[in-house]
Amino acid sequence: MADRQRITPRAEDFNAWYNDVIMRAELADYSPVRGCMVIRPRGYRIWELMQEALDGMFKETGHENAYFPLFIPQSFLAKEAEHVEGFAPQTAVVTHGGGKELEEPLVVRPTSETIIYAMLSKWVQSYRDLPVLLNQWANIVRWEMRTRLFLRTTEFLWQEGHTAHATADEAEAETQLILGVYRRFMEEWMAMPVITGVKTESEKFAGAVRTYACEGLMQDNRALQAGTSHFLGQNFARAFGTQFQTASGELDYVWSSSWGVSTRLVGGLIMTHSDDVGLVCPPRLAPTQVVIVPIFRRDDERTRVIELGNRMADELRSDGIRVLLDERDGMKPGAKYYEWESRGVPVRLEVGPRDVEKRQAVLARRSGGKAPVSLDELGAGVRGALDDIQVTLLAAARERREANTYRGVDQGQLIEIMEGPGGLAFGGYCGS
RNA sequence: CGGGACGUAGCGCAGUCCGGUAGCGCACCUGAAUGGGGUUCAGGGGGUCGCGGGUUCAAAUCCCGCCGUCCCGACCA
Repeated sequence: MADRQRITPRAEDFNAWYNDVIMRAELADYSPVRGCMVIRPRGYRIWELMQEALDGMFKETGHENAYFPLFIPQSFLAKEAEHVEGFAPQTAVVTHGGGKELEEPLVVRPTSETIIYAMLSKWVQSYRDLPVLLNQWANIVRWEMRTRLFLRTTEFLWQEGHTAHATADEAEAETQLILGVYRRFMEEWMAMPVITGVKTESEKFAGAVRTYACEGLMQDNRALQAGTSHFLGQNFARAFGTQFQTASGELDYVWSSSWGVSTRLVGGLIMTHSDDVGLVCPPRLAPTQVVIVPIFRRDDERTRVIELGNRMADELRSDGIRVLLDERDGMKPGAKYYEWESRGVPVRLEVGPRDVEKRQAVLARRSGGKAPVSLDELGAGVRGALDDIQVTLLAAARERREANTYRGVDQGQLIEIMEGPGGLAFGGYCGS
């Protein structure tokens, strides 16, 4: 056996395994810039699918997308005391532009509260202007000392929701509404069960009154902070003078929330499901859900098999399934199987001369098991398998969680756990 | 910023201790056969050995300096 590129087994070195899975599945690569990563098409597609699902959920709950600038005047950051203390040490600062030194340095946004509240101060006058329910998809920069692919990079992609309300209760309700949206997304789409709770004082967002978080369980039994939703009180409103006139004619500061999930979710996805063969991707977020591998010997067989493969692909595609026909020549079917498995494609359809005759295909699942499907029931069969895999992955992840196998590190990053098994200790994965 | 490992072909590595023609596997290109779980044979292309100095007849190899990467730690909204 040749020295085939091997994925380090999880049991041997979990971190090496994680990197190997990413490189092997071609999800991302290291960039020439320290701490920054290149997200390759296969990895970016997962993020796009996440975005699609989340964006729909945000819109269903009344939010609108907007976009605020990448640069923030350095003085903005300093207006909220806790905020500047938390973020100033990890900002990138632009001091020159157009060959000249800037009068005021510009911070590359580490988060957008400050610039958004500066704008809301202009836009909000009356209680009738509230609530404001905004979201933006953006990139941000935080100068981290140590980075890891997807989990913590200097620049990363995320969404940040920012809402302003007339009352504390409304803002609090919004904060928890989004926490629920996140939980639903993580469980229904990522098949990643999470525990929700309140972050400790030292772990909360700098400038928030209270931070809620979704924590996922990774296969090395460590928790991963997968999403946060912050109740900001009136902190930013006071700092930026975001006032409105109430129905009774008084002036008050708006109450607000902010919340975000990032490309770290892709890392969480990997660490939740993947195995020593490579990536395991829940069908709903799989860039390719079905790969069709043709098998043939002679040219005439090739013609017939490829033709059938194309028909199958067309049918599935029209059914909304993300399917790919692997026509590459000179590569044996077995080699293709291994490759697509390491890339996390949940379902494989094998089509050979025997199948053409029997009007069927052999459906193989990424996690094992093969069975023939009649062409007449192809769509239903594939759809059923995809749904089943999605459910099975969540159940398996739940089982690990219920087994309470969290690593016994008692750093207690969450206080007041809201759901899930109680009394769990959180050994922070990459902290917060 | 500390500790560890490393830097030789696109990728993974050997060669470094003990200086003497730059090698192996995978990948890639050409041709033929092969094809239901990682094909085989034959031929071929590809290298400032991280960078800069020094020692030497001769440096991937020894000495000095620098740069970079990964892992662990500190940091982590």
